[in-house]
Amino acid sequence: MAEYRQATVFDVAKEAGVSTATVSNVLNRRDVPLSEKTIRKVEEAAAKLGYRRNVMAASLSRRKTYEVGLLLPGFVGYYGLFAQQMERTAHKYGYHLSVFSTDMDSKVERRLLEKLLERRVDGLFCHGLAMSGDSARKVVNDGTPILFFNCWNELKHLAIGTVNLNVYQACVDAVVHLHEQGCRSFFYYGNKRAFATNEQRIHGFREGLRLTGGKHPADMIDVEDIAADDLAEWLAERSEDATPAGVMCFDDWKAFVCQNRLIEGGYDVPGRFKVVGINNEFVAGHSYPGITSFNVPYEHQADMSFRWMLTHLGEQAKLEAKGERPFSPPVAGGEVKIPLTLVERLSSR
DNA sequence: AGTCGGATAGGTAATAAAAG
DNA sequence: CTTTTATTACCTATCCGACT
Repeated sequence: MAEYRQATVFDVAKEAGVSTATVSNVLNRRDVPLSEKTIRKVEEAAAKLGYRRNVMAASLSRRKTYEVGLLLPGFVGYYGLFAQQMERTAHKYGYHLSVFSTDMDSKVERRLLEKLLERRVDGLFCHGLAMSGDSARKVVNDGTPILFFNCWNELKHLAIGTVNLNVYQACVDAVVHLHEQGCRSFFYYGNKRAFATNEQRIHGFREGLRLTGGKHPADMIDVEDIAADDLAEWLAERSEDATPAGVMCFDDWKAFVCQNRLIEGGYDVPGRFKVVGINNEFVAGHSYPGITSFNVPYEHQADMSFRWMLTHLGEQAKLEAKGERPFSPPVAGGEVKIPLTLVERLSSR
């Protein structure tokens, strides 16, 4: 009884009556000169045997895995959608992507990181909240390049680059937009557990207030400090009936909660309060009133991140040979800011 | 010049051999 | 018998030499 195993280049070579070197050349090195006859023979043999490339052996041979890791805090909302896009982008560039979520637990983070390094990933993409400084330093010292996204702390100096959503500017724009829509008092409904990403929003909120005159009443609340049940009353007490108040929320889910609570409390949205979220998630477009939000260009952010990484890995020549447009990375260690675009809906009109 | 193949590297685990 | 050391299997990509 023959043992069942997948066909190798050796089997294909025997079937086609050529050497393994020729098989390899036909299958993945079309730049070396080969006769049509040989190509046909090898392709027919490979098809007949159901040959499938062994990427482990290939990685061993070329000392490069064409695998990259993506480390996220979790999979909810933006994270999951970004992961989905990164998977597509990785495949587009001929890479395999391993995605892990740390759940903001440093023990989990270290274990998952070790798994990725065991697999000899060529590079790592890390969310600013998903990785500690010690881990980042260790990885970089071991020679695995890291690219951060949505990272606003000093860690980014360890990376080959940082690709950040410009949530700061989005928040500036949010306040300006609310002001243009007639709001004369402003609130930020934040989430301090999100650390730096929350800080960015606060800075943007303050800058927005400054740009709109700096005289309007403004306050901040945090989801940690106030029960949703009390939210509407809290906001009502601190704003006036005469002019609408603007509430800029940490994200669309916070905006969803906020808006529902206001309506539940008998306050008109957008008449009495105008609500803005961030990320333009499903809930923003499908609640009523629709929630004004900021759209995330996932594909752009993923593509920018990948191209930057590939350039660092010395792969840009191969890409340009395949007809990809040239890519010039920003200054080493620099930061790219990806703009978010305002999506106006009924909640702020 | 145009094609093709032999030999080898590459990192680890399983197996074999040798030493204790 | 136990522990250490040496060899081999795994499979592919690539360099360089050989052949027409």
